[in-house]
Amino acid sequence: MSEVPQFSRREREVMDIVHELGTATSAQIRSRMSEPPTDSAVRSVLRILVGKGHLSTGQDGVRYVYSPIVPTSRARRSAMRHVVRTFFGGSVEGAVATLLELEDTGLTPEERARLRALIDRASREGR
Amino acid sequence: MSEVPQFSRREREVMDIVHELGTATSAQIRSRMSEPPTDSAVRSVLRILVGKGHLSTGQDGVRYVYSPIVPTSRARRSAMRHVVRTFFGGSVEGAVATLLELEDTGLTPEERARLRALIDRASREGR
DNA sequence: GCTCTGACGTTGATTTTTCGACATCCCTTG
DNA sequence: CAAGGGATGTCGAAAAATCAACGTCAGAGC
Repeated sequence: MSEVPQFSRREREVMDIVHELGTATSAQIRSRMSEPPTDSAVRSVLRILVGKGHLSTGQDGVRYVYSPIVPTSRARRSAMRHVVRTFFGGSVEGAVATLLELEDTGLTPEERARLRALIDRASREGR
Repeated sequence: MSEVPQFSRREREVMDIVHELGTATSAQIRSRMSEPPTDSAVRSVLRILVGKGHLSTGQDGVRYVYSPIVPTSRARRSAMRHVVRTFFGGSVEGAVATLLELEDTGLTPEERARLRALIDRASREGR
């Protein structure tokens, strides 16, 4: 059914950038790529991704803007699941622990409170 | 300085599998690849990864076993950071929230307790 | 010794990816 | 209208990745 998309190196790089920005122009994407190729090369990849159904195009004035077809909310979960399985042996606790130990978590007291609530809710709902 | 490795599609797939297993033989890796190519094709990729310094080889009896050069503990953090930036706008809270809302978090009461402690400590040290 | 089998490397062909020169289109401005 | 500039698509070449046929080597069992 849902074939896991098999992105090439550049395709993945572009997809990540688009997910990060939500919506992006060719120039924005290019400026964030590592060792940026020509502008036309970037748009070649973009057209391929549109063709494969991974990106959609919209108009923003004169320019095209590209956005992900799979909503970020879904891509998030999928990315997280993959990381948890690959690097944490499926342990959600391990993943959360690593997150909290990243240098610049920048957690505010409010966020901390919300996280506690989330943990409580997760336990109440039997997860 | 730390050059982000630019893995090709198959290279990434293999690296992920090796990280997941910790240590793996060519056959193990092949059996987990999507649309597995020939055995010799798999070992071609492996040799490339060894050459690039991403995998190391060891002997396990007759066979070779491959393991990651970058320790998983480090690769974890790096992968997490990437996901947080790409899909959560850098928000650790958002990432934790998604983790806790995955269907099968399988969190035990003990794990929840430890997570609470972690949150407290993170906020204390992160000010 | 001889063969069989499994593990591995070499090599070169095929396919995919990556890329940019160039043409086209559209808008703006003179 | 004509010229200029930016944004995009076409096309084919160059580079990289992917792959497997084949050859070598070592051990097991006969």
